[in-house]
Amino acid sequence: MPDPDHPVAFAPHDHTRCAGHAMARAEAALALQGVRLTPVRRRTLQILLESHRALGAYDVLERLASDGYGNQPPVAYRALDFLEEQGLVHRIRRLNAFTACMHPGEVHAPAFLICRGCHAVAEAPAAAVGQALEAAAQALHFTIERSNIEALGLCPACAGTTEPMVRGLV
Amino acid sequence: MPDPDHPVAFAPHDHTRCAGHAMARAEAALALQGVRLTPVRRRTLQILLESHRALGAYDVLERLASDGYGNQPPVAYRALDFLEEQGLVHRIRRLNAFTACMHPGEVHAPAFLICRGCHAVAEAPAAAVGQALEAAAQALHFTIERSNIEALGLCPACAGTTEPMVRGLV
DNA sequence: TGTAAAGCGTTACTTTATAACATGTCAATT
DNA sequence: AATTGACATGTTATAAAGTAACGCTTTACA
Repeated sequence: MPDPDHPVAFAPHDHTRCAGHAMARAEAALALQGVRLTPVRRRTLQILLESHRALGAYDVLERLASDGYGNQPPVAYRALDFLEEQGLVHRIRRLNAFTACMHPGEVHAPAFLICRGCHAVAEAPAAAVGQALEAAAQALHFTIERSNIEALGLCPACAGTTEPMVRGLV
Repeated sequence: MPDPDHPVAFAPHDHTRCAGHAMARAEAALALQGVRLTPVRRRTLQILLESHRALGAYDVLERLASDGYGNQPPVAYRALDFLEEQGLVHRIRRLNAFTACMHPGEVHAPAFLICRGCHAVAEAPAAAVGQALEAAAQALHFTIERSNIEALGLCPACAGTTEPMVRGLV
């Protein structure tokens, strides 16, 4: 039973609702922290919420600039870094890119599944992965502070076709 | 019971033996594949084997250049990319850097533990992590081709001191 | 020994990211 | 309402990381 507020990136869903829900949760999370969702930050988050893909800082910057915000790299990096610190955006290291968090405000240990066909990025629930990683670290008496777990491969749609389904997927 | 051929990066060990073993295994693995360990490639691997740290491509390049090899970025990237394809070097995406594989020729699903104190990088056995990740992907019908699992934190030595123990650790 | 493939060195360039500083905005206090 | 101090934004400039493309050299092997 799919939860309309937490759809999987790879599966068709009401994306307007999906993005709206994420934005609402993000606003709530920021208010709770007593930090400000300024226009640049809000717009940055909106841009990332438009699709289940990861965007490079310069892609975001281009969008921001065309909306009348500053057009120098720090403008984008500052907004992205802020949102990442607040847990509203995840950095996909493999892609040097950023993607909106689909579970803002919730405790979660995400693993990212990156489709090399359509470039969709799904945030998979990965509590078990996190626990296994924690166990592996403990065996070496290592204290984990932050971690990134990413997998590259093919989403269900792209695995089934010769040509990847780049178009149409939010 | 510590295995002298597979020491943990964080623990003191006979590093000459550790590196020598890794180089020998690497040579065997390459011979098996019928590919060539040219002087630049060999030297690149040696450089990475000198310490349990990750080096940026430009750090490696500097070393190669001072040894009389070419001093342009592609020289380092080609050697590093080759070694990574052959499974002799791992790329640490969080650091934009490369580290020598400690288990060349063996099937292994490594997780990398990166100490932010001394910058040591340990390759933790993580079969369970890999399995959990595979399970999380299967739940979304995603096919994993490659993955990277990295954790940032403190190694046992650095966790126990105010000042990180940067010096002396191989 | 000719030749095709692989490797190396170089030039030039693109992409990604940050340091540093000036300007502007906001909200809490006098 | 004016002051102030912290936070946020815009800008210049530069650093760091990574790649495309070309020509020469070496190697494997027919």
